[in-house]
Amino acid sequence: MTKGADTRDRILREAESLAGSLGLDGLTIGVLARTLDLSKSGLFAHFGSREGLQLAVLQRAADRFDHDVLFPALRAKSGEPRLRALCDHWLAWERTRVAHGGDLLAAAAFELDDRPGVVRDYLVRIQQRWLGSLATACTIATENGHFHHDVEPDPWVREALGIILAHRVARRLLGDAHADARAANAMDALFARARATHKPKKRRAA
Amino acid sequence: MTKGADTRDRILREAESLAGSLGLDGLTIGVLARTLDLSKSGLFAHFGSREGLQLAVLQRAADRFDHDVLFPALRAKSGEPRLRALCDHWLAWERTRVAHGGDLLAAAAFELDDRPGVVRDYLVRIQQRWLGSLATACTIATENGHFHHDVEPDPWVREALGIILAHRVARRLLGDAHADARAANAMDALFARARATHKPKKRRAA
DNA sequence: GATACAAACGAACGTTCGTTATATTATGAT
DNA sequence: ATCATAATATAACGAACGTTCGTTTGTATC
Repeated sequence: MTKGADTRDRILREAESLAGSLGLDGLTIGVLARTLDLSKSGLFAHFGSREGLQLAVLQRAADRFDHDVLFPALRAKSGEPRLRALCDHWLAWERTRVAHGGDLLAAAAFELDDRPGVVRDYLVRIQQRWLGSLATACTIATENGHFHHDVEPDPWVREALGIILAHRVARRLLGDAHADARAANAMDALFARARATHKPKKRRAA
Repeated sequence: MTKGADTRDRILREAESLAGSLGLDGLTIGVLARTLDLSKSGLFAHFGSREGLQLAVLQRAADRFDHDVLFPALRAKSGEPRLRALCDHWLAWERTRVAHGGDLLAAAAFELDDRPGVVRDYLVRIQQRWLGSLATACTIATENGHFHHDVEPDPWVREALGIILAHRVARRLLGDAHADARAANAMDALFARARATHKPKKRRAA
């Protein structure tokens, strides 16, 4: 009972790190088994299919994200403080992932773009839920008066997403040593700008 | 002489689109050959190795990027107009790619993060050259007085990169129909902000 | 100690991968 | 028309892929 769940966890831990750098598609049962000193078939039995494995890995990553990012931040006062906590924890998550292995969720967002299936569907749900949480927090921040009333949540959230994604490219692909500080600064500026009163800007159709 | 180069081009055209949605790693010689009604070995002979194929695909994408984005924009007056042209063409490129197949260069940036080799090295050079061009244009814009003098080129460019990357996720993964307009708005705002005089912001260490 | 079930194994399946010889066909120069 | 060479094809290679099978090992319960 406990033994099986134990190795299943060992597998998923390794799988998450492996998939972080090679992508969910690069994650292979054979390599994973060899890394863990397991037989392919023994490992396979835990998930029933490769798709099952990918799904489990994604699920684990999402759970850990909730645990490390979402839940702790929910303890902050709603409005701007909570939004700030969400973004800070998000950035910290991304930063530590990026340092070794790579953020599986971000990588999968680019990888599964175009590949229909349950795995992609699950990822979409995860990401939409997360971005939705951010948007909600942002809305509250504007209603509270923490943010200027004309701050639009969805574009605001998209900017935050941009900071995270650009950070990954800068850090991992381009090897920018200042990437962490740059991302933190960008996040600061994003918040500062939302608080300040700003002049009306021209805006295109919806 | 011309016949070979011709099919080589046919191959690369298809390969670029295929790699756009499946990634450079998902691009497979067998599938590519079958799609083009060629033999695996016949196709293979054009590139000598899989790595050679990947490199050629990347090179073609980079050439087309220069042709469609960089060169046309260089005809704009230096300073803000040129930077604006660069970003507009960039966004247009990303938008059309994203609509069918997906932008290979952006996808590769996430895919090859962690996989050392000539292909990655080449991609890094491409991206650094491009981002460097943007930074230069931005610097000139501040020197010209088009942009406020305290606009920092590198963070500015990184914001632009964030807009592009976030657009792809929004459009392709999340299926946001307004993604194009949102990205355009974000780009407008980025420029507007650089032009305006703004109050000093707290800033962390470099 | 026998029984029952969970967990992991080794071996093999058919397929696809990238790659290599070897052969055939098309093209262009003489 | 001949002949070299470029371009493509056929056939096969070893390795790795995901998956299935029958079996063995481990671990509890009676």
